[in-house]
Amino acid sequence: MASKTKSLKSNRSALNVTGLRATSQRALILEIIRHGHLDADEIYRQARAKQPRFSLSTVYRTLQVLKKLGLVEELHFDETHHHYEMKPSSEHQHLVCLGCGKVVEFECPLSLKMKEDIAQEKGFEITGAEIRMTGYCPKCRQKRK
Amino acid sequence: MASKTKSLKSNRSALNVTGLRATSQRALILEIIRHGHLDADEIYRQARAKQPRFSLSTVYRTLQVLKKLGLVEELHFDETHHHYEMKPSSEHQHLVCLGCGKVVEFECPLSLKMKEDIAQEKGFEITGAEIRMTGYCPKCRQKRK
DNA sequence: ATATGTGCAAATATTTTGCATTCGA
DNA sequence: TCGAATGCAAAATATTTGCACATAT
Repeated sequence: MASKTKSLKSNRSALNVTGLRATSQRALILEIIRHGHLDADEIYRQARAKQPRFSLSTVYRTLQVLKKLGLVEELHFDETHHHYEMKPSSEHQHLVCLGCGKVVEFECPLSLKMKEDIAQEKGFEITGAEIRMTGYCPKCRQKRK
Repeated sequence: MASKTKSLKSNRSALNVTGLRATSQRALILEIIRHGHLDADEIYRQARAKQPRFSLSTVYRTLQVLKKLGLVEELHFDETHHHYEMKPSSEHQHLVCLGCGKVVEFECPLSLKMKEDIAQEKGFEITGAEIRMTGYCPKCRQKRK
């Protein structure tokens, strides 16, 4: 719990740096998304477990704000809603199992070269690249046989 | 219009091959998505222009079916809804301009190697790779200066 | 003190489903 | 004919917004 307190504090100072008001709600959301690729509803449930009056609007509004600041990244899996994660210090991509839904992260050294190639070819300034692969994990491959 | 008729017919035979019933609605949807990355609502509006009683449920149901058959691909841009396109014969990826929303397609020769690398590394059977880059097109880069 | 942020409820947007009817094979 | 597909309306799911109140600076 000492560590919990500490990370809440560091979340608050992260917020201060951005010029945003460091509310308990924002600190809590930062704390929650530290732990994986969550969707809005999951974040909402975890937040309510700590602060019962936490509202879903706040979840969405906060995610928007944090996304704009670049602290949080919005992911688009094969579903009708979004997932969010902390902007990773080391860039990584996602591999989704179509059998069990598990999401695996992977490094993609090729993506840098890819971005350069495309920037060159199309005259764009590239700000981001999201790669989403789909397939079947070792377990589900077995089951499908 | 001769060509229109012809492509409707070819859509129907594409459907016949799959074992699905070749309804006018399905042929029309195939015809419509020939022309770009459209979302469900846009497809719906274009369909209704031709057949006023076309229903939105049919759009969604048909897209699901065609997706399952592999005739249509579902894309995930930075929005709360999906886009669809004909499964391209030559694989391509998407580059979205954050300024004007324009979507540019590009070839990605590296993606094959990427898939192989990841399959190897994670033990997955890879069925697809969707790459979405974001940035600013030449015009919007100017405006931002 | 005051502008920013939150909670709540209601609105909007997107997608899915049940069921009676229609239509293609 | 008859099972598959459609239209319509209603439900389910996801996200946004207006406004009164609370809170960080």
